[in-house]
Amino acid sequence: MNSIKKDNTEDKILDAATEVFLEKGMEGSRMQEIADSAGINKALLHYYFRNKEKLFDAILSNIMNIAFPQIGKVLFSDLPFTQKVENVIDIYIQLLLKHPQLPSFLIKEMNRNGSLLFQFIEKQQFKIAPIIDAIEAAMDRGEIIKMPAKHLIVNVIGLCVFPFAARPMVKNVAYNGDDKLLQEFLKERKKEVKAFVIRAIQPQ
Amino acid sequence: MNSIKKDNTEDKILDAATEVFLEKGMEGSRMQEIADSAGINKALLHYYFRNKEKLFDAILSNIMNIAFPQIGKVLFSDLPFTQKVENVIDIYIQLLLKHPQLPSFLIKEMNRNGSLLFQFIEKQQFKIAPIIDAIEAAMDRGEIIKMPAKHLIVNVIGLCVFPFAARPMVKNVAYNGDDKLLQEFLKERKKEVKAFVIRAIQPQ
DNA sequence: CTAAAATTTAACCATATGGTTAATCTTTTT
DNA sequence: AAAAAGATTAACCATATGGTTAAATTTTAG
Repeated sequence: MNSIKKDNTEDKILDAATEVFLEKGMEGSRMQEIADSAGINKALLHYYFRNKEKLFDAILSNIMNIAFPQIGKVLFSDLPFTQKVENVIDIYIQLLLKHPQLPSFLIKEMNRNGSLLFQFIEKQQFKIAPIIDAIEAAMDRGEIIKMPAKHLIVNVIGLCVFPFAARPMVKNVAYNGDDKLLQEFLKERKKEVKAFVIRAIQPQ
Repeated sequence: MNSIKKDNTEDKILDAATEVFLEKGMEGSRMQEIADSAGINKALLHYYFRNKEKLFDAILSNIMNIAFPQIGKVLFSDLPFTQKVENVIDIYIQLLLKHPQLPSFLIKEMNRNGSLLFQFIEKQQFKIAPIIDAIEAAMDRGEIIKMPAKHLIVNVIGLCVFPFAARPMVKNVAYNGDDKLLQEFLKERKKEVKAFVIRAIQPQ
């Protein structure tokens, strides 16, 4: 092959697997479908990745890198706290507009027995302590109203994530199955969530 | 049998199936496990319910009756709108404390291909239009700030539901796996969500 | 070019799972 | 009591699925 990036079979597998796993989760995905989707034979999957778990494991870091973007950067900048919150919401919802299946995948996976998800989070050494510290500092400075920091975090994430996790419900119940209207709604979330949160945390 | 309520096999099956399906979803549940859990033979399942789908279908109304309680009562009473919102949040989180698996089950199920969930919602004739009308009326009366009613609905439901759907994540990341602390956190949600929402919707 | 290494495939295997059947036991009806 | 209907079970079946193997093909190294 003379192409610089040789048509890497392993990458084709990883891409296909990421897509299938994201949509159907570990249990709902079939090795055959991943093989088909990658345009290869099923046995080749087991040649590159011994088994389904190993493949899923390999994929998971892909997905986690999508799901936990470097929000830290925003959070530990010099901006006023409310500005930071707005930026985090913007970034997060932008990400979810690009990968709408992410929330339902993660919820499915974290509720599955023997999920490897938390081993990954540990590996990534993700800690909330500094985030909580930053929030409490902003409260002490009077930039935002006082409330339990963990509830604030869960509120913001929930407001961003929930409508994507419950997409089919929103689509059906609120928009009679109209996909375009759903899409519009999800795009509006950035503006609406920001306004909602700011109103809820700004001092009187 | 001389007992008034004869030890109904069908009910034993329905109870066991509800429990198993709630925890593992349609795809994750095994007919064998349901049979074992009901203390009967697997073939007896197929005697009472021809197949897995029929059984799941029978169970689903159970679950939907849990999930969509008569919030309408609260919503169309005479109370001030903010009071109604507080009551809805109280009722909903109380319900979720009792059935914490509900959100992840519904999210799993609504994202599954060929889910029967929406046929049920249609059958129940659940409509949001009157809820939206009530919200917009309250806005017009100046009881709460103006914002798109659908976003408000999604916000309130999301704030209630999300931490239950993402329970394992909250437990692990926020509380190092401590179940008692998680439980405390979830109980606090009532108070915190109410305060958060009220601050976000009350006129200045 | 040739041999070894890497890649790819078709065919196969074991197991799990939803589902069926035919026989057995129990209850109800006559 | 006998017959009919209903409930329950063990054994079995077909299929799907994750996984393996051995052979064939292609690529790389000497």
